[in-house]
Amino acid sequence: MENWSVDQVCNWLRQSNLGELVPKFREEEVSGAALLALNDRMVQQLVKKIGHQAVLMDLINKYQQQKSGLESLTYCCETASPKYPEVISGATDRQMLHSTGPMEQKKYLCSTENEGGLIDHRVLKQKKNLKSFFARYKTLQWTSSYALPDFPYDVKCILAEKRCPDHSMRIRIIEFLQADMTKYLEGSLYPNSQQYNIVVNALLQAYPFLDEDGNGFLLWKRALKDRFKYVRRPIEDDEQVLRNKCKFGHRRGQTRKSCAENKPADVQVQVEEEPVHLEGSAMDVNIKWLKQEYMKTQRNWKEVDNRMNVTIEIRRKMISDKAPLKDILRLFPFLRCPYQLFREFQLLTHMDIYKKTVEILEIYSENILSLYAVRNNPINIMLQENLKRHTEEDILKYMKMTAACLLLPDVFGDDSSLFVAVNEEVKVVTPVLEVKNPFNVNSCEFALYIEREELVQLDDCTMALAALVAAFHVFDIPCPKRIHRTLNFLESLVFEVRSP
DNA sequence: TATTCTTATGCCTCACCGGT
DNA sequence: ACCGGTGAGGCATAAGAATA
Repeated sequence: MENWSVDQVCNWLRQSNLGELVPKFREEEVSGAALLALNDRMVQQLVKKIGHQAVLMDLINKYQQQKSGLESLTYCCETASPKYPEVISGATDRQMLHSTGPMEQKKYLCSTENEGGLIDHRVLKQKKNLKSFFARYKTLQWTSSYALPDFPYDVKCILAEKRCPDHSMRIRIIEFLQADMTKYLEGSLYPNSQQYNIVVNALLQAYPFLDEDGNGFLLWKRALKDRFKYVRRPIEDDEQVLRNKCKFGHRRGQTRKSCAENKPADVQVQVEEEPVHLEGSAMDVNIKWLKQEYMKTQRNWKEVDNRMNVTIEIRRKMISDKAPLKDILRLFPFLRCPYQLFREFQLLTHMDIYKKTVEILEIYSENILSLYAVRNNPINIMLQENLKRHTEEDILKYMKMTAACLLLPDVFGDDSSLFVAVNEEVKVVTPVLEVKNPFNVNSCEFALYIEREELVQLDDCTMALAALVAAFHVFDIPCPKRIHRTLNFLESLVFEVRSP
């Protein structure tokens, strides 16, 4: 970012949904270096809308945090760990730990990128060694060195005016403190009472007007605890949360109406864990093994294949019984891997969906792009602009295939929002692709969504298209009418119903 | 703009646990 | 046994988002 030209900054603004700011930034010749040097005052002069100011400051802060995270971790790794406590103290310590997030995430993204870019969030916990070291040190320092986080810009404005925040602003503050404490505690969602006290004290000392009626301490502490509770509530894969739910959540001898309703729910959870579809303990063992293997970073793929083969009947039964997708994925998380999704498709149809998709796009992309129906389509225009910037044949071919893939529904007069969401949020529940920056080789992202949840990230458009077609089959999801012709076309080629 | 739906919060009670 | 602290679930409701 430091070396960006004004044009690059403008592109970045557009990608960040801040396109409105481009003329002003161009006029003021804001380069990447200038962007990073902006302070609050400059931003206020440069950007009219408070919302845009907040977003911009947030993006810049995030970038700087990420950068400092990279630097401090590199530094840390280079210097001997035992020296660490002497090296850091107070704010430096805090900043350092604070910034481990993005770096750690980056490291984890790289190291767990397997089966074609799949990001397995469950392995995150196993990647915490360095973070844990910092966290232990942090916990030791907790009592003496907690400093309030740098609040988002809109919160800062309210606090600077010494105004008592309204409801939504209180929530923003609490939300931010909770996130900060969680980071501080290395992901733990159970601060102790002293830690709550320290944080609330720090808040009220810094902003005494937040304690307007003298009862602020208890209210803020309660709000913070409730926020943690709310965050913990839906968690199902954290040992400590589950242990506490078990310990406190189930009330013996409870007479309340709610309790009576609670008990069958508990039973149901158990049934889900050991579903009725399971026939015998052998299947149970296989499912357990698959779930455990999925948590690992180094997986035994041969054995995964074997065990997925022998459990296919259970999946088919669950799918035909219309079991919720999340239940199926909980038992068979490997269906989140592109390779396993394609394998499943192959087991069902004896067709190599990926290979077929590559062939289809290779054969048809030029034809699709030359059709009158898509000539003035924004995606085609975007493609033409991007083609000018590259000369390498492979990249040009890749871009054309990507564009052809994205334009397919338009070719058939279908509703493209049921097929792909380009640089926007997924809005439909049926399988759909989410694509970001499709023609930017370095920053393009492809993901398959079902029921508005990301199922799997994919390397490129071909893989994404294959995954989309496979998802309809594998999960037996009826094809929406308004995308019927496009999928029919693809399937007819995949199954070679008619010659291309 | 009014209404409906969803999400998140605040406060309550209950159960558990360690200290006295 | 009692007390204080804690976390969980429940429920009413505020706030925000989506829809007609």
